Amino acid sequence: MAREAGLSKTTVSAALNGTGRLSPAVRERARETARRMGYRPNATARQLRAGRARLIGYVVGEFAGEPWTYLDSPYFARLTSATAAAALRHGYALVMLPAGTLQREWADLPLEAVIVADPVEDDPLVEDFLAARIPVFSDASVADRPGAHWVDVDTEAAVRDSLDHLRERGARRTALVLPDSTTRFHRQVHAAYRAWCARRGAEELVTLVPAPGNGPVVRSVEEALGAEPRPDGLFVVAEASPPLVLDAARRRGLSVPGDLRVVCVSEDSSAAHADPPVTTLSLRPVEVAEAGVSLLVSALEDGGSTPPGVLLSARLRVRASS
Amino acid sequence: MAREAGLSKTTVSAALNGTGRLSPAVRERARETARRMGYRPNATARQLRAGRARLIGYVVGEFAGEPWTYLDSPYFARLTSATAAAALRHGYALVMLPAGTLQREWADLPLEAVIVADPVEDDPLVEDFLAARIPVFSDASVADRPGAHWVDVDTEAAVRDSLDHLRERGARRTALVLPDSTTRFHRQVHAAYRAWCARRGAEELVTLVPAPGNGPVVRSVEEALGAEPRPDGLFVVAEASPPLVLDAARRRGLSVPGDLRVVCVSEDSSAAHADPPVTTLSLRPVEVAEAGVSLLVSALEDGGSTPPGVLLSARLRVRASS
DNA sequence: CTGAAAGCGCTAACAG
DNA sequence: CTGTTAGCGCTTTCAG
Repeated sequence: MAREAGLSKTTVSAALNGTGRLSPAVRERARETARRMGYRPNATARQLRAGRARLIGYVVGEFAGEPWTYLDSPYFARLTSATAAAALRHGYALVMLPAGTLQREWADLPLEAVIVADPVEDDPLVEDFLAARIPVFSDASVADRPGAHWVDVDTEAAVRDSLDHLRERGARRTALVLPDSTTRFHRQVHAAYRAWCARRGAEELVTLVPAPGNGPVVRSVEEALGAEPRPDGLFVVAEASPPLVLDAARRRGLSVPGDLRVVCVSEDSSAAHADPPVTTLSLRPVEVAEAGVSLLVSALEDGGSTPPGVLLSARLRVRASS
Repeated sequence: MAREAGLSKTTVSAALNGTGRLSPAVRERARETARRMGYRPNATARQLRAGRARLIGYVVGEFAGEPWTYLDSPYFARLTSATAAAALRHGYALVMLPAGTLQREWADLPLEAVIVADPVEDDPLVEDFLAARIPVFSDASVADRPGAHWVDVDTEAAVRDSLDHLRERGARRTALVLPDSTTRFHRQVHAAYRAWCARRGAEELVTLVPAPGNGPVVRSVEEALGAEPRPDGLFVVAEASPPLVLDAARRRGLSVPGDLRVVCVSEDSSAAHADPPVTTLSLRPVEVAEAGVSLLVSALEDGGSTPPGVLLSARLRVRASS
């Protein structure tokens, strides 16, 4: 198209990129010709020239192999779209790598970094990326690994606040419903719950949910509420639809918040519209996404002076269920 | 690293790609050196050479400007991850383009095609992509546009089946709760409902939901159920948590399915666990995703003989609420 | 102010 | 069986 416009490649490039010092007339001629011919610069060639592709991988690692969680989780849905939006604002595009993605499936992508949401313990994906010298951004379980950065919420404090809150509202026996997973967050919740119980001299009432999804979680909630003597507080950390948690309590003959105070870890907006509205602990996916992308951009572009990680606070949104 | 191995670039390339006819010894030496040095071929250079990047854009267009819907919608969450997984199986990677993405944000990406989920009427994004000669895969609203392919569900049949089902179960006055949007699907539902009512001589009872999200939908449901005489059938096409729809009926003093038969268009797994379980009409996001990716791959790789579009059936999952 | 030439890292012809 | 060479489409010195 340079030929078509009667100019050289150089001049056209300068005209289209707004660089160099060209006469307005020439610049306009190049632009006009480009428009007329529907010319668009080849993105791959520009990337090669620039030495960077501005592409970031995005993996959800939790329950790797089971696509379930991600599909049904408002947390991951929000995290994903907030990450994509934040990345794009910084000039990076996000490529989706479903859990279970193999090395040969991403090896052909010019990834500058990869975000691994909620890796499992010693996640092989994280190892693979680090071995390929691709910087990894994940949660605090990767702290101290060279090439890895992290963003995390202060789980310890969040659990303590939630349990203290339930206690203030009169709960003396708070049951915990937790996924049976090796995600750092879940392990930390378990540890923090036990520590809190020890400190308060409270009995530990833990029900592990064997699989993700509303069905298993609801069954586990019912199981937890069947303990004798009855729990009068319920802390549901496994993602489930809050109205269904209330239904389970109702089936057990417990009124909320009279007999049972309920807090759910959830981003599900149905919590606010349930009857009664359900108190939630938000893991703040949008803030996590934005902090993660900021960290990533500064590590990739500014270089060395970037902190290795960022710690955010979870947020307890108190509603009528407690 | 060719020098390091004492070989030429060509030989190394052939060794690593398994092409050419090299002695096993040489091949192994190249591989070993690559491993030792942590060498990985530059993906961008390969893409440039190959003339294709195997990257596909993915946009959600509904309620462009309002990120809400996508965040809270199990339909889009499933569609998104199923699309990403299907694409990867075919060797393509999906890059996320949030609704509202500007031309200059995707112009630098070497996209071979773009998937636009649920575009609004005359979606400007679709126009931009077609103008840039990037093939568009979307719903049937783009049919007949050159360069555009589509996958859609048979809305007409789905609405008819749902309304017939409600009628069989005894509903004589079925109210429709529909988002106030210009998505093709929503317009078609509206038209099909009116046609059905005309055919059956039934009164049209339509409530338009002004905004996405559980709150507005639940309010609209309550409004719909407040009509006199009371509806005895409810068809909720706006995405909402099914248990919340039941709550709304309960607040209106209606028992389900005794006084009111309920069908929700939803992918939310909480429907199956609600009390009573809620009949849903599934738009089959996973099947749509897979059909769309198959179509895309065959259009991109096989060339001309690809059909312009694919029509799938929705699926009614009958449960106790009707 | 504009054009020719080099080179980003790779692979596919083609010579040796 | 292996190595040299050209070129993918672009940007950027550097001469003219």
